[in-house]
Amino acid sequence: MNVMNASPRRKELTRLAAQLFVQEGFDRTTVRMLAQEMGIKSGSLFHHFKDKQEILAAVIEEGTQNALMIARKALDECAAEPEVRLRAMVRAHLETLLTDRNAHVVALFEWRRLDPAASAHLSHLRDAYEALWVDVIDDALEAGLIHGDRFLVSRFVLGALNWTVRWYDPNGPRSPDDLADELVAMIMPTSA
Amino acid sequence: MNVMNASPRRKELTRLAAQLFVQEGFDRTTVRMLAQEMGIKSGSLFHHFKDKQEILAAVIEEGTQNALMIARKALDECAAEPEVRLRAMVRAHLETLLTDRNAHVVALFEWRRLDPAASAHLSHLRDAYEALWVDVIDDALEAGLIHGDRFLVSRFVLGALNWTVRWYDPNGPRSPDDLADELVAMIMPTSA
DNA sequence: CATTTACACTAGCGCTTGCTTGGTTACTCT
DNA sequence: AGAGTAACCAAGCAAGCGCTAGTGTAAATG
Repeated sequence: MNVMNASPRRKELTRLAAQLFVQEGFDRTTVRMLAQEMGIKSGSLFHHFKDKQEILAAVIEEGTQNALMIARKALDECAAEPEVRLRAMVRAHLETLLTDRNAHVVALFEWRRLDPAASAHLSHLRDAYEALWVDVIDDALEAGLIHGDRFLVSRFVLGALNWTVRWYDPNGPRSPDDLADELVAMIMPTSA
Repeated sequence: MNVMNASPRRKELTRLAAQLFVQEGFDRTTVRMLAQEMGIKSGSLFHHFKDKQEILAAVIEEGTQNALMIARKALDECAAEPEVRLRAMVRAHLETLLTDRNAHVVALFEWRRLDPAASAHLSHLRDAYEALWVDVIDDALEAGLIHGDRFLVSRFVLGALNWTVRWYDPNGPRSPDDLADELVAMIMPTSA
């Protein structure tokens, strides 16, 4: 069995699994469904993954790693003004969320299905990502761009953003960047 | 079997089911677990509910009915100023969400598990509730309290509110009304 | 008093689940 | 050519699943 390696085959399988997990939910997705989607038999699945849990962990890890990378890159590449950074962070969040959508929907809504070990490991990744947000929000508050309780503001903003996966239509007229601008405008009094 | 009645026993069972559905998720909650929580054997469960699906539908219906009632009452009882109504609606939403929490978490995160018939029936209830929101948001926009795309604004606000069930701690220092005020302040430029 | 109704029980059927076992194929590297 | 390995398959096990059938019993109803 392929322990913890990142073979291209395994990556592709992870992508397919993410799609099925979104479509059906983790619990309703059987190993037989996963195998069929991958074009193999259910027994062969366990050559690539130790068990079903590990597939879930792989999907979530993949998505969270990506989010972290994109957000860091976006922040590195932009100016130091709090407003620019805030907008960049919102854009980066939506970009990841809506392009790598399957993995993120799984991360958001199936996190509880992780066993404690995997959850502990992945929590660090998620914390690292949220730390970026805390920084950006704090700077924006200090600069007077937005106001309010830092904890509540960041929760509200992340909630509004994460919820987009429930209604956003990528074939509709609005781009992810449109959403980002609209949200920033909504919470920034100076935009009037 | 007790078809569609609303006996007090059934109401209590629905409440217990909601709790278990939140704890374990609908799919992982077995009829045997439900029965044990209710103090009966699994076979007896089907005297009260036609099948497992009907329990889910009962939980969601119960929660949505409550939300609709509370919101209507709140709007009826408050003044006509758009700002007052917006604040009242946000408060009502959070109040329902966080007191009748189990039912709403199920409604928000297990809706997809409903079979088409139940989903169609309950969609009307949810649409009635969302219509209240559309009204309030439209009035607030027209009065210049907030600005932006009416569709996006309402989605963002509802997203921020609904996401609270993922982090809000009822034993913490903040009351639901605190959250409501903070959110309204966040999106209303005039509050500075 | 006889009958119905509400609610619970026992027992288990038929099926699906995640996962294992033991073996085969195809390809690479020496 | 021979060894090693990654990828797969057929077959099936043990456990758990939703749900049904048939029965018992105490309270309400005629």
